[in-house]
Amino acid sequence: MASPDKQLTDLEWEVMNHIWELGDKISVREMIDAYYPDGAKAYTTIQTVMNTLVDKGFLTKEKIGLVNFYTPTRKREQVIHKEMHYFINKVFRGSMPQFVKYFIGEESLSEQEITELKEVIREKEDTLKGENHG
Amino acid sequence: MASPDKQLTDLEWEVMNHIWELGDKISVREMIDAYYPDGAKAYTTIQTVMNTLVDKGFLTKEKIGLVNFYTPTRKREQVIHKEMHYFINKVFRGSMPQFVKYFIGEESLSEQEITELKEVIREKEDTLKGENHG
DNA sequence: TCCTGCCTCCTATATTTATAGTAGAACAAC
DNA sequence: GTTGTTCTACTATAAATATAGGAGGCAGGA
Repeated sequence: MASPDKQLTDLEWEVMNHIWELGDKISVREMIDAYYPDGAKAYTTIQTVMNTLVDKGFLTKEKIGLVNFYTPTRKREQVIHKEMHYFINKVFRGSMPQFVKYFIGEESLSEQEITELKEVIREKEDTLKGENHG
Repeated sequence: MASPDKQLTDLEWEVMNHIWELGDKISVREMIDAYYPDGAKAYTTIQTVMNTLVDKGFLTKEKIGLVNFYTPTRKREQVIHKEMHYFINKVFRGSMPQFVKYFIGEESLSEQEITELKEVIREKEDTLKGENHG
């Protein structure tokens, strides 16, 4: 029995990403149709995963008529934030600076990615300046 | 039986980080003395983990006299690189830009940190240019 | 030479994960 | 009102994980 507030597994992440994309009140059927129409996963597999996510507290389940509809309880950003820190704890023993340094320095970024990175930083800077000035 | 080239689990990461720090040819005893002197983990637990890491191909085991000494087969950076991409695949569906965007955008970076970030990127760019021209 | 301590190797167990099958309820259709 | 469809709820299984115990080997000291 999955207890609340546990880590998400790979497949659970996959499903959560799907449901965040699809929106609220999604049924297993809708999930399957949207993401596994070719039967890559059995209906009951996805169903099981979604119910596990309810147990873990990431989804709520609401029965409308005969069918269960699932809704996320947390924002994606919130969950990512936690996962990111979990990751950094595991791999970098909690050192965020080491993480950033590694990421930029050691990671083999393409020129394309570097360009995008610079762009994002520029936006971020603008945002910060905007906040400071008004 | 752990097959080669699999993901590292949390505990395996912990042990790998320890051994990268301690250096080559580390025995279970040395690991325990350095990191679990208070018996937080049983000797055999660490031993099992280290042998699993041999099975997975992250360590080699060399018996000197009666005792096994373990040595990493891969550089930390290399393993981190793979793990990072695995993470990005899982959480951001493989979108590095989305990852960066999230990271820069949501994570509360100070102006100071952003400046440093820009500096590292500038250096990185220079390195790339150097490589391309030489 | 026999005991003691340390170490390896093998084995064990509970839990989690990925994956899916089956039974049964209910509705829709004829 | 019997039949088929669709969904839920429950159950099942193999693999992986975290954790550790026990048997037995060897080395060094009494």
